[in-house]
Amino acid sequence: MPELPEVEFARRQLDAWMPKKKIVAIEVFDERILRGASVKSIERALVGDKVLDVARRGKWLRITFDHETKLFSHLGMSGHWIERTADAPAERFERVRLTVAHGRKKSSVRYLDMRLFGRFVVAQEDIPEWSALGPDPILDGIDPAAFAKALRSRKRTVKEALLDQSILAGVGNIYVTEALFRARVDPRSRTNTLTDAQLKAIAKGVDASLRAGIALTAGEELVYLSEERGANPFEIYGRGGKSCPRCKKTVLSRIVLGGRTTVFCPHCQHLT
DNA sequence: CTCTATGTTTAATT
DNA sequence: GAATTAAACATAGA
Repeated sequence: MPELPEVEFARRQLDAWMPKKKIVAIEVFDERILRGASVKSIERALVGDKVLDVARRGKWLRITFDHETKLFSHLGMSGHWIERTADAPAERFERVRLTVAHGRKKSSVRYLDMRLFGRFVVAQEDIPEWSALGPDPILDGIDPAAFAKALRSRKRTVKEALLDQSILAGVGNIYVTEALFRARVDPRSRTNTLTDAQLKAIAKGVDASLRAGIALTAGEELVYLSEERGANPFEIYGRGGKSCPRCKKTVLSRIVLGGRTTVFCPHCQHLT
């Protein structure tokens, strides 16, 4: 599920389900999600506390409680949140359940994660993983000067740089593919060779592809990554070997960059 | 059996 | 130090 648009979708869900409610129970069905922290410590920190708000930065979620406690949630590759009645049967891949109450009314907010790459951290302060994030393109926008400086400081491929969460927070493999297609920049281009016009186009492409992703997820359950997914809604992600939707005549290339499958149009996207 | 998958961290190598 | 690459985590589906 989770790049910035999908995590934003999760944030909106949690924001509808949790604020002003009190945590009355926490169940952890697979402790590996805690990465060594104990269930007891988390119970002690959160049970009885009231949810104040739910924030997102990049791909991280942060639920803030009264008494200054914070619960951080990263969805990894397959994490997502659902709401059920308090007594509904356990779901497949359910890893954590927060039972919340508003007066006498109870409900459960559940974290599901097939692959268990996600994680939970409870802390009193913002954790380093959260604080080290670069600007969030939707929350902060992309400052041209800072973006140019961050990219040109090293000479990785532009694809790898955009996947670096300290440069921009929230972009992952789907949206970097989409953004570079929109910007007409070859993902193999080195960051130190990009022109000002290309940097501007990349920033615009990131913003546009993320906003398109958020629009896709708005209101409805995600269709494209759920079990009964519909048609691929992306311009070129997942379309390697098919013809380019822009120039029509070129076959989209599929290579590996930074360990990730990368699709691009060798005709429309220029290598610098 | 093989290969792939929205992410991140860590080790090894150059 | 930086850059690069591979492996690791865990599980399913094609």
